[in-house]
Amino acid sequence: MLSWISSGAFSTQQQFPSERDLENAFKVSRMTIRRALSELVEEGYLYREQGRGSFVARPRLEHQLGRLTSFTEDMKLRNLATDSIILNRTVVNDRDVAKRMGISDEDKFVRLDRIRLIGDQPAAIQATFVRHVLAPDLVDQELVEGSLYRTLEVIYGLEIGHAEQAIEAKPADEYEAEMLKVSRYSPVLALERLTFLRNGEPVEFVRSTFRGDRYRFVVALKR
Amino acid sequence: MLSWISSGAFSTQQQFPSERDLENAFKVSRMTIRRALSELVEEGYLYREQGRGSFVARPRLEHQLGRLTSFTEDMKLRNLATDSIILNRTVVNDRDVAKRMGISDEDKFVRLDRIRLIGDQPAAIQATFVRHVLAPDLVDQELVEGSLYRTLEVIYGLEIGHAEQAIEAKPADEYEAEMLKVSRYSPVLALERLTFLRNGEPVEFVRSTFRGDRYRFVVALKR
DNA sequence: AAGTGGTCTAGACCACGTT
DNA sequence: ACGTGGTCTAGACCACTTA
Repeated sequence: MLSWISSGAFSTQQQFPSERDLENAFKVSRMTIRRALSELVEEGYLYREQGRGSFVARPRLEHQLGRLTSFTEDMKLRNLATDSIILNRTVVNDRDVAKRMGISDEDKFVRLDRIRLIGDQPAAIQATFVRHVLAPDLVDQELVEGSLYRTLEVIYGLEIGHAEQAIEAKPADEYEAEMLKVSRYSPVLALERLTFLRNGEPVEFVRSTFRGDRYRFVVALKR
Repeated sequence: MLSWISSGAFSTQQQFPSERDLENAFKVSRMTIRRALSELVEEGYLYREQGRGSFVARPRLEHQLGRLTSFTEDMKLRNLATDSIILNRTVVNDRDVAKRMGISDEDKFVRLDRIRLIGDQPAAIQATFVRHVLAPDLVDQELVEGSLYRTLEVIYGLEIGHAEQAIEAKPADEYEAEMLKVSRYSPVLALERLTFLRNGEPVEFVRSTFRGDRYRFVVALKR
């Protein structure tokens, strides 16, 4: 509603109209103005100082703040051509993954093994485990826009909420070396991600291995 | 104000009192209730569905959502004893770093070289560049609680806003190998972080190298 | 139809910075 | 003293879900 003002011509470096001014200018109540301004602050376009006023922040970030994106979406953001080879789709049990999710050993997963390409070079291998109850026929489902997340959202109506992600550096093992076409022991990024629905239920666990020289993780943080 | 309700005894798995109920129960207006609820949603304790109600989410996260913490603060969170050896404090020019910050080549930095210990083992080496104009006598300033961020906040009144952080895996070079006591070419995490004040001005640039086997990055993301 | 969350209004008082 | 953002009130109407 108000976002236009800042995105557009207003990009000076300094003072922004006061809330009372905007209230008059836009003929809406002050609470509404404040909600809109809060969003702009949240997105990093403005900052406010009590008693002084609101100011336009210096423009920022190639990346959104602590935002969860899939590999596909991430690459699209950076305008990199991406492709993905599906090695396997199976329904499996996995005690390890079940434990990580805090669910029963009996629960099945749809396991998806993929190689991720940037351009036509392998950049990562990924093993994804989606809870079978939540996406029953995922094994033979075409992926929406090639993206698992989009598929979960569009086909299964699952609302993805948040994730916890851990990253570490380790030497490539034999399998990884072969798949990524790097020499053994060369540094790779090992990523584990546990994804939850909006209600806090776990949906997905991903184990990925990225080539150290082809991929870097960028993340925005706020204090 | 309201946070007690959820943090405390209310931790069932389901329905939360409606906004109208809470309004009566707490004798505050609905807008106030809604603001409080929004915070709880933001923090991941609740989720809401229009037309259905508010619900208690399954508890989450060892880590805060996309939060910026320093090494010291981070380790304190995880209850790990940490120490830090300061190798060097100098005032320098650095074209590279200046460029990354988008400021003039002429601007000086306070450069701080440190080795970070977990327990008594080296876990990382860090070179930190703080803009000299913003923290003039930082070179001979005692660090508040051993933390640079706390020092910037408390001594210099700088309000840290956000950061962009990139992580990649690479083989240790000769210097890193020696300092971290690992063999050459063993995998390490290279981290670069650019930190900004609330108004968007850059303050700090950090280049860190972490031992791959001693440190893993955990981050929470939301969709 | 009734109950839920989502949005908005038109005021009020407070805390803080600047003058 | 004045202008700023921060918080709150007591209502209203809308969109959506469930029965």
